[in-house]
Amino acid sequence: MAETQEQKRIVFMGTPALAASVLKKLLAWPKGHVVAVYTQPDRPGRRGMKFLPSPVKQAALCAGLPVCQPQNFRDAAEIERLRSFAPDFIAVAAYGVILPDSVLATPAIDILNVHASLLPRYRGAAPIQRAIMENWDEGAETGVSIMRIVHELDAGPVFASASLPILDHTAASLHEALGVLGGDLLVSAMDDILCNGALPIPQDDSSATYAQKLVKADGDIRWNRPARAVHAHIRGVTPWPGAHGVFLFSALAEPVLLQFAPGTIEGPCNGYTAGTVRMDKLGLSVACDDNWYRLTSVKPSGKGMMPSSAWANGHLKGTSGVCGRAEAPDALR
RNA sequence: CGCGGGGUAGAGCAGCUCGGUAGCUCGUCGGGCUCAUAACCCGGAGGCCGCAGGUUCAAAUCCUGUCCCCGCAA
Repeated sequence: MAETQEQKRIVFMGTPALAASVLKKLLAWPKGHVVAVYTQPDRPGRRGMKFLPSPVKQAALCAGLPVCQPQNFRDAAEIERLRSFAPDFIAVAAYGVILPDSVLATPAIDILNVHASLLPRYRGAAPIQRAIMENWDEGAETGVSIMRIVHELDAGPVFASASLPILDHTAASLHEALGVLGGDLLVSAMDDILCNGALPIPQDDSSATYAQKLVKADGDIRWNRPARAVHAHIRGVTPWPGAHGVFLFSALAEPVLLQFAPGTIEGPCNGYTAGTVRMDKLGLSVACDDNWYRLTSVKPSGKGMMPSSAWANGHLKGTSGVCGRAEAPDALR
């Protein structure tokens, strides 16, 4: 290692996989070194419940960095500890903990956030998912922005942003892609600040939109919309909370709740009302407003994902053609 | 010891309450029909019923223990 005294001191804060990708880019940045990593506390719970350390914690431990996991920053001692790291930069990516003004004032140079949207659109908790769900036109894009953290949520001025076509991404795959892109963008933004004294551009608050956190009911799929919209909705809630539908098969007495993975759009479903379910050699298809939507794989509760033809073979026993209806599950809740 | 669901031919399921011949749909293999087929007809192969112990004349089924998978929190 060359002159460490010329390297800027960085405190990193983040939690999920996207943040871990950003952290890895940061570790490779020659002009700075990460002196501490903050991440959310490990989830409590025993055997059945998840309690794995966050992806960021795993990456940090792997790199031999000190890890802090405070519940919040309300305690003055917690602020003191942060100050003791004497950060030049604080870099934040999907940390999930509210940062009070005292934290924002801590770094010598700046406090930056990697946000997974093209700000000012999709401020808030679920920018990736909402961007996929709501933008189902051809050529839709989303992206990632580097901004200064200010008191108001996700409203700080923007240093840089980069866009990415949404294509056929699910929330999971786009999350991964944006993590890599966001890491590169963060590093180049920090270069710009150090070398060129780059200044951020204020957001246009009037065109801001907010991405509400997803809840279970966001996974309820309604079929009376164009197949492209249905497909986008399903991809946006995959893998969590997962796309769900209630199926009423004429061969079965009880309604069935199935989760399903993104499928494929087939030909027009002229004459069939939205929600009609059809069975053929390849499995199940549901009529949307315009086209048939093929469910390639489904997941009954208590089981894993399986081809929809497999599930149908076990439960519908060789029926074919129109065999039932699909509805949104909210009626059951 | 947080709660619940599940492990039965290659895949998906039934059978378990009330022990007594291993069943269904699909796939696969062979044969037939057909101009042809993912269609239809006939036939075959393929199972330590998760693992270990117990009860019994007899266990997929009842009892005990154990391993693995899936939900429940976000």
